[in-house]
Amino acid sequence: MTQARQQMVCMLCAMGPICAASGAQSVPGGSSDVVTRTRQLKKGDMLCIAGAPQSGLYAVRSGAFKTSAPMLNGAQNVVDFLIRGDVIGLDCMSEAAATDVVALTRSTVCEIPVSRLDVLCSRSSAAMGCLRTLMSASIKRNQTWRVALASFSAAQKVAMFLVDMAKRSGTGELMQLELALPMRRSDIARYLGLRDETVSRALSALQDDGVIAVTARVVTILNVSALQALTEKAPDNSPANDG
Amino acid sequence: MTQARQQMVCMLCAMGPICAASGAQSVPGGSSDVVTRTRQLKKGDMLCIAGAPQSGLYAVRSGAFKTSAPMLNGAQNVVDFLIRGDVIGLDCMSEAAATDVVALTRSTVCEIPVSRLDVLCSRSSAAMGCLRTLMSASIKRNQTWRVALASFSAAQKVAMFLVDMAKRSGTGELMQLELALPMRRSDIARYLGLRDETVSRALSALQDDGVIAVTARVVTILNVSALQALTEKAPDNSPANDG
DNA sequence: CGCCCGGTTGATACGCCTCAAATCAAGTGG
DNA sequence: CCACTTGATTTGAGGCGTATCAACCGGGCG
Repeated sequence: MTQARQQMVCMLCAMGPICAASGAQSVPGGSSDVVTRTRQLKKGDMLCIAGAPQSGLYAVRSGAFKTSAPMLNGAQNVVDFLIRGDVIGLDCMSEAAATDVVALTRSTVCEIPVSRLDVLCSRSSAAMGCLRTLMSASIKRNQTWRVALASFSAAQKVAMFLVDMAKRSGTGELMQLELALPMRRSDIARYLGLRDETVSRALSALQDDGVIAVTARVVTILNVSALQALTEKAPDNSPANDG
Repeated sequence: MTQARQQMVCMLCAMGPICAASGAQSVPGGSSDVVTRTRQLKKGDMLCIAGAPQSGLYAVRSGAFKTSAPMLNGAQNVVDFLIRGDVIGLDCMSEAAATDVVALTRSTVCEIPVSRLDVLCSRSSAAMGCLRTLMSASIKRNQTWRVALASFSAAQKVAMFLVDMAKRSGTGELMQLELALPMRRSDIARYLGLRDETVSRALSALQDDGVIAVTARVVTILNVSALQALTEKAPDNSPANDG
């Protein structure tokens, strides 16, 4: 990997500012003091196992992961998808891993022990602020999804999923029009609290309406505003209350 | 408020360790360097308004709050309930408030500016770790609820809500058997992504089964294990997958 | 080729929402 | 203390949306 390529990857990473604060240099295979090493994973490899001791974060340099929570009856619920630039493990800092983390494709991650992070944050208020912003944003994102999953219809959930993935795949705004989804339909279904068939039907309906085009796991967004409109429409019309 | 009472309140607060690290003394009306002041709110008062500048956290000393997200069409979705000991604002540190925050009862809060927190965290690694643990726990809690709201049945959601409130009202384990819910049925419904009638029916069903006793807004848990069993049962029987 | 896996499509059942009305709780004024 | 109002909660009857069960399709692979 060239130095230029390396820098570009790190600029897109949520940990970028932290690595930069840590005397970051573009060293192939490890970009700063906070990153102890990088790991390569192939499709299906587990990065974390729920319940196992966990003492660090992972920044996704390439590839994609899904996190799933083993429920008490053995069923697996998909908790989140992590793609390039995302940070894994914010939900279990200084604790045992809360979820299983599985690579959906060949992937590479930067390993960041909490101990290194501690040292850096105590020295650099910028790094501390960055980490806090990262966690704060994660809380907000989780809340947004919680509300959506609780009250949206199946079609709205699927639309929101596509918009979310498209935004995150790009640089924040919805510019990515051709989405290569790394996960199966059943993963999307479990993430959204739906059945495989319902996800499939919702995608087909969006395709019939000319909003998207579906080819296996590649979804092309044809009508951005229509897709976003779906995510902004409320299923009910009840007024606000403040008792 | 006596000094002893004051200390007890702070011991139950999630911010307790942080305030303690900040040369905490039991000063009525403000317990440490990080708390600039306390605020009194009566039922219906707004503590925060979504979109308004927000530069701090609030620790709930007494009373209860609900946070609600104004959706783009004007509808209000209840995002969370905050009770004694909870911290408000973790989702919008150094940002505009993400949600409206309304007092459900007469309440008091400790105001903690981010600037004070910054100073403290840069001096005390214990405080930094405490804040991080707090945010990490919040992320995990949000994830748990997200999964539950996406895949649980109405009865399971209501059961989980009761168990969650009971645990949080007590000291962590489920010991609180008589719950005085500060919110209306419609708030619970919006929080769980259900209709008022469905919540009402679920509560009635639980009462008919002898699991709880309902008297207006007071719920008495008669059969703890039965209630918890509901929250652990999965609505489907699909096997785990790791592709 | 035959098999399995992921994905799509169709018919039916069930759960929750919807609309409507009854019941209950808490004020308010006579 | 009672008639009345207002808001919150409960209960009932019926429709819609999603789950369920089943069949079918296409691609990768032994």
